[in-house]
Amino acid sequence: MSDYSIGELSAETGVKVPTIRYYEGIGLLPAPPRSEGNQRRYDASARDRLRFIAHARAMGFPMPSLRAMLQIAGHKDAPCDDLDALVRDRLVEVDDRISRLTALRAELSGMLESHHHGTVGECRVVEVLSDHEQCGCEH
Amino acid sequence: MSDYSIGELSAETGVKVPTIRYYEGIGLLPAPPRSEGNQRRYDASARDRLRFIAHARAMGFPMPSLRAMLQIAGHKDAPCDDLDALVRDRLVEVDDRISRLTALRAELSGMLESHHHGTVGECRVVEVLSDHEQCGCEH
DNA sequence: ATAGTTGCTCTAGTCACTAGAGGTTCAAGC
DNA sequence: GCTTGAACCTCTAGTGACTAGAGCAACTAT
Repeated sequence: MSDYSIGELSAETGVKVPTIRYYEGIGLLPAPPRSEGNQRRYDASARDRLRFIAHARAMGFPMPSLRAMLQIAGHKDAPCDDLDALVRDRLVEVDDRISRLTALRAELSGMLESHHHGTVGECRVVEVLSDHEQCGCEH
Repeated sequence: MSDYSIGELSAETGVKVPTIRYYEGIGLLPAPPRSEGNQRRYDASARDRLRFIAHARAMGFPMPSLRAMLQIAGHKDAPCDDLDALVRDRLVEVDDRISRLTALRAELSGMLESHHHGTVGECRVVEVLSDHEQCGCEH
């Protein structure tokens, strides 16, 4: 019953077919058994693993952390401090990114407010983009 | 006085030397005049343009918008509504990104809070990553 | 049985750079 | 003027994470 073709697995997980094959190629997914006619047949555990991958990627975990997490997730009886640490790292990154994006947001909306209907020559957008000093934030 | 070698331009703008040449190759920067010995010589306007590019990239503008902005910035007497529109688009993107990252942040910190020192087998991090339904947000 | 979809492998392309090879030119010190 | 070492030149190829296409095989529905 829980036996998927690659297309079904794709539909189930939202990961595109070529991407699934790519993941197999780089060793993120184990090579599944094949049908008589050499087509991939996946089971529920492959589906779960792919969901794990897809979700972690969607959350912005970089590929190396992902590999590490999969490794760790395989050892069901190990303590999960290491997993914890990866999540914590990612959390710090996300916080950082949020604050930088917030500064950027302020910069962009400031640009929009401070110039009303002039010409490009006298446009603050151009100025701000040309001169980093004016934007008052550091990227 | 305002006459730079590629290395000086790089130091001045923070854009790496090969990247400057790359930008020239893809037509983001005009090909500058050369010295007797065929080395690139940049002037202040090239420096400004590169700063514009670097800053816009740092702010996350995609390459196509960048090209459009450079185009527009070239027409000093045109109205800057188009430029405005690009900035506004980017602002919407940034807002969107911030809200998605904020949701992600909540998810990550929820993962950390809800599991204290078990083993990987019973770890919520693994569960949450495996099952998207549990995270209550959509990426 | 046949048509149409889905699957297979393999190669090559994408984007925005980055790295390296192999050679030339410049700037400084003697 | 000469030498040395850094900076420059072009060109090719590599990166990561996919994506697209060619050319062919297998599965599914009628």
